[in-house]
Amino acid sequence: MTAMQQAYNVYEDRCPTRLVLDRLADKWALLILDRLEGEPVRFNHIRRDIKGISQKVLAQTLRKLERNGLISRTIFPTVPVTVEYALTPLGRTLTDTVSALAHWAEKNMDAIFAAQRAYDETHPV
Amino acid sequence: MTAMQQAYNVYEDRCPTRLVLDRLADKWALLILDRLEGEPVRFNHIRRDIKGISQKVLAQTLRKLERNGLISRTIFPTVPVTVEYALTPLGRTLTDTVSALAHWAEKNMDAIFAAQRAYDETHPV
DNA sequence: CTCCTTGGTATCTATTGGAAACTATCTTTC
DNA sequence: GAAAGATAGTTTCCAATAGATACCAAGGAG
Repeated sequence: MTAMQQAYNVYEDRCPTRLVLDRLADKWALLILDRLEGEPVRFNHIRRDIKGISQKVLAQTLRKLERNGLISRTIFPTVPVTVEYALTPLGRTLTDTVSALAHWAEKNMDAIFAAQRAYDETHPV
Repeated sequence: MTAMQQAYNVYEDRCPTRLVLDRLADKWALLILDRLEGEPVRFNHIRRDIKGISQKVLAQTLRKLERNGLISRTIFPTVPVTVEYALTPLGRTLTDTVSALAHWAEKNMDAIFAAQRAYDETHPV
């Protein structure tokens, strides 16, 4: 793509890619990004949809994704106030990969659970 | 693909896909999977390559990946003992997606760092 | 005898995650 | 007029996790 792509090494401690992975590779961020495909969604709507996420972690994760430019936050001065979250163009470039991961999990979970059972049988407590 | 694919909802609390994501969506697991593409690698070799990982977390994450059937662990009775980790066929089906994520991070980190700077300027402490 | 290697485990502390309660503002209900 | 309900969070507290460090056993090199 780029004429001169700098050769980053993901494994290096100070590699910027690592800084990006540190911030994005957690399950809540992935689930939220996946959920935001389609129309913008409100805070409590996401909270109700993604079962099991706490308000604190949702707020933290949304803030993190916003800070990294992947989602936008729009406040509507309704009563009560409405806040809509949506994917930015940058965020939209990531969702393909994210849903690929989700679909891989869905497709292979039987194999994974089988592996777990086999492991637990051969590795007693 | 499958004739009858059960309709799982990733956002549901008890969805098996969530259980899979819980186990695999962390940065160390992604880095290790990415590192294992190619030949099998020994414990301390991985540890030296992936800068900043502690022995404890490396051991834990390897055990987790092994339990989930993504990597294999082979012991060679050399002196000192040698332990080789390698991708299983199942693990190999995941590495495409994993490296897609790593490459996305590499490709877009400039945009991400720019977004961070912009956010920090408009959201003072 | 001492140091180095192998692949870990044990211990301790700092950070994070999750559950629940609380805030503030306005509308609707009783 | 008081209470409940919705909005989008913050605060507080406790449990779980992550990270740093030290330690273990077995043997080879010096």
